[in-house]
Amino acid sequence: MRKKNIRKKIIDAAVKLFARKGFYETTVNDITKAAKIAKGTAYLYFKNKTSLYVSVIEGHFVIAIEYLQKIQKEDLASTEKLQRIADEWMNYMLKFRSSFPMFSIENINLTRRIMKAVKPVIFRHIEEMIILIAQIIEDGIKKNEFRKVEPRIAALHFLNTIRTGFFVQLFIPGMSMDKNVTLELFFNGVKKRR
Amino acid sequence: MRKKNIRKKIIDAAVKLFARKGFYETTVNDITKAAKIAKGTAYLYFKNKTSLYVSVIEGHFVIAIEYLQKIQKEDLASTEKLQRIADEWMNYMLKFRSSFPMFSIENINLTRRIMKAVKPVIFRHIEEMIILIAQIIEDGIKKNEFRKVEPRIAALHFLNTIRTGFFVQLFIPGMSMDKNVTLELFFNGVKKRR
Amino acid sequence: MRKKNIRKKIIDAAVKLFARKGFYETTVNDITKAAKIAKGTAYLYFKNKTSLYVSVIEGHFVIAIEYLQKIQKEDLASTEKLQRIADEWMNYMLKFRSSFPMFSIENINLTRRIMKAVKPVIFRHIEEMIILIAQIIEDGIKKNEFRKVEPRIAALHFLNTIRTGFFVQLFIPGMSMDKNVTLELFFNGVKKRR
Amino acid sequence: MRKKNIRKKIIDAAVKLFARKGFYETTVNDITKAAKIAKGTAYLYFKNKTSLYVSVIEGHFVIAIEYLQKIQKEDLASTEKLQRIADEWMNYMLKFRSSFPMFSIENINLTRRIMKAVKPVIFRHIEEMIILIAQIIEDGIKKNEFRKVEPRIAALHFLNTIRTGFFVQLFIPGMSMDKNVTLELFFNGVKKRR
DNA sequence: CATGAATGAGGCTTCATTCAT
DNA sequence: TATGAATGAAGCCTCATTCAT
Repeated sequence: MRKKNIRKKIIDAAVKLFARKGFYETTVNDITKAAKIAKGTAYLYFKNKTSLYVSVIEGHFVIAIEYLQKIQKEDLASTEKLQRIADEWMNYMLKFRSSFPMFSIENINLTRRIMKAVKPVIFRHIEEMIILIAQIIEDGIKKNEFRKVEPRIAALHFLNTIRTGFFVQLFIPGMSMDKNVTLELFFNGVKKRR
Repeated sequence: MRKKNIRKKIIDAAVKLFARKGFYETTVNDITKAAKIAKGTAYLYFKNKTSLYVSVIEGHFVIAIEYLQKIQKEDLASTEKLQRIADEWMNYMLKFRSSFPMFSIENINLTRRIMKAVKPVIFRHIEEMIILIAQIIEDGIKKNEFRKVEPRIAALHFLNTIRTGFFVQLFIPGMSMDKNVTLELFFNGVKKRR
Repeated sequence: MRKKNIRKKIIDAAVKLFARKGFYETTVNDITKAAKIAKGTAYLYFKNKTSLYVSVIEGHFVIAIEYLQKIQKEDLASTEKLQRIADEWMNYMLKFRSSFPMFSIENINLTRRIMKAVKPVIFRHIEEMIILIAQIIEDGIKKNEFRKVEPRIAALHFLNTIRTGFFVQLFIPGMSMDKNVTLELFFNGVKKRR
Repeated sequence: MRKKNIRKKIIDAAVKLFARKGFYETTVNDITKAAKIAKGTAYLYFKNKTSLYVSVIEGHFVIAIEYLQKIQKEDLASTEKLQRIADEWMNYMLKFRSSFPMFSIENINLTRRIMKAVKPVIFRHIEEMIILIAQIIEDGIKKNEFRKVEPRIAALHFLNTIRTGFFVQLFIPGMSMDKNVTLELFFNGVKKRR
């Protein structure tokens, strides 16, 4: 119990700091201070800074994937499912503001040393996510909701669309951060139907 | 003459290294060694590591925007224009491999300290890009090629779509890296037309 | 306990090195090696090299001023007081040999960057010293020991006289380093009495 | 002629900068820029930064000693001679403000590396100065102007007294910077004559 | 002679990690 | 287990000096 608690305290502090300042500018000191524990204690729960980072990232994915699985089981139209997923994640991103690279993969850019540890974990999860979303899309195709698109590519495209919605507020500030506007583009494309 | 050459050598080395290892894990030493110059020399051309980074990023944007402007002037359908832009940039990204954050904005994640220097420069350029693409889209709307979408949001969505195309090869390796597949999703969406 | 000890070890090493080699040629590395601690440890106790320097200087002033205050309280003729102060400080200077700029103000010469940190501290202490010595002199005037001189100027003159005594051994080596000879000049001047 | 000119330009620039910022914080770049010559040029006239510094210091001493010799020859009372010397040097110091360590010897503190080059030069000159002033004082003793003091110690004391006059303005700002007040202390001491 | 671009040694400082308590 | 003082590797940057033009 105790153990769980401290581990959680560390993760919670790390989430916020990594989100705000990124991996490199967040020091272990920052994290342990925010978690109100001693510096060395972090090393009782995590092998090193990188593995703590991986845990943090992984946490996000776990939550995301759990949500995906939950939605998956519900009895909804595929469009509705994707709509809900987008809603949920957009809100989540806003909560962990400052572009926390959750669905974003930009961590790829992190650097080799870190990536060696992060990549396998992240990749596995992203693939999981892609598969789950691809299933929803495939479902939608079967049910005649969607056109015959390549499900996995559409899934990736969906993930990036959520991202777009997030950046809208950054670069088009006037625009009310309406997720639906972006999502609508995902569903209907820009081309005129003839 | 000399001067121009060395500046270019530094930028060229920096582009590759920053792309491969990111800002933090690329050392000035790495860069100058790759550029085959002395460490101090870099500081004759750039105030510090950050400003070198900004220059590198900016260079990409300048090239990108120049291409945009060139395409803009040509006498082509908007769809065709976007198609060409996507082609060009996808190839460019492949050349500078490993997800160099060109159109990607992920630099936002860099961290505050760096961002203070990078943000103003990047933001200006991203806005320029959005405006130029939004014009193409607006054009397409007028010419009845596109639906009545919000041009700037669609522009951002377009940029992210290119990114998607790029990630396809990372996460869906079997998939022939056919840009058109992803782009087609951008144009036509996933929904069935009724 | 630990903490106090290391701080002292650092200061002690720094005193010797700064005295011998001055601020610029003493490296933090030198100091930590002399103190037999790791380089980084110094930064747990001092914000940076300059603040360590300030602490060292300040330490000397604190000792000097404490001595002044102690003498001040004693029941002695002003001449005797000044005599003792001169004795004490001369010995102290000899102990910290090589012209450590203790009473000397030469630090003024240090340079702007450093001085920004050192000046406020040093100035305050020098002023304190001048005031304390000026009081002794004023006392001496009241008690008819001294002529009616401007006490603060005489105080400064006194401080410089001690310095002179110190330099005697450097430039007039034959001369037995008799503090009294110089001090006698301070008391009686060079002019013949008529 | 040309050569002389450039050498002079360098020295002139160096004097000002060394006086203001000290040896370490004055860069060769600073000096050559102030002298409006190329960086490398300085090395055609001076072996290195240290030897330039020595030349600058030496320049001051040469001027000082020339003045001493000139005064020496004049037909004046010793008191008057010392008075004039003090006047001249005080003005000189004010001109080269910020406590340029001219008569001051504080350079002793400079550091070993530098001192190896500076010491012999400085010492020789300081000794010259002491001898010349000691002669004046000896003269004064013979002519019954001065008491029977040790001339060389009095000479050193005299040099330090000038310094005192200079610091008066730094630490006792209200005090009109009257050199005579301090000098009077040198002549008459502080003790009451009985 | 003069230039100033280039060099690279070396300094200060940060910070992930360890370890004695 | 928990602590946090101590470590020391490694990074950024400056600047005296050199050398090709």
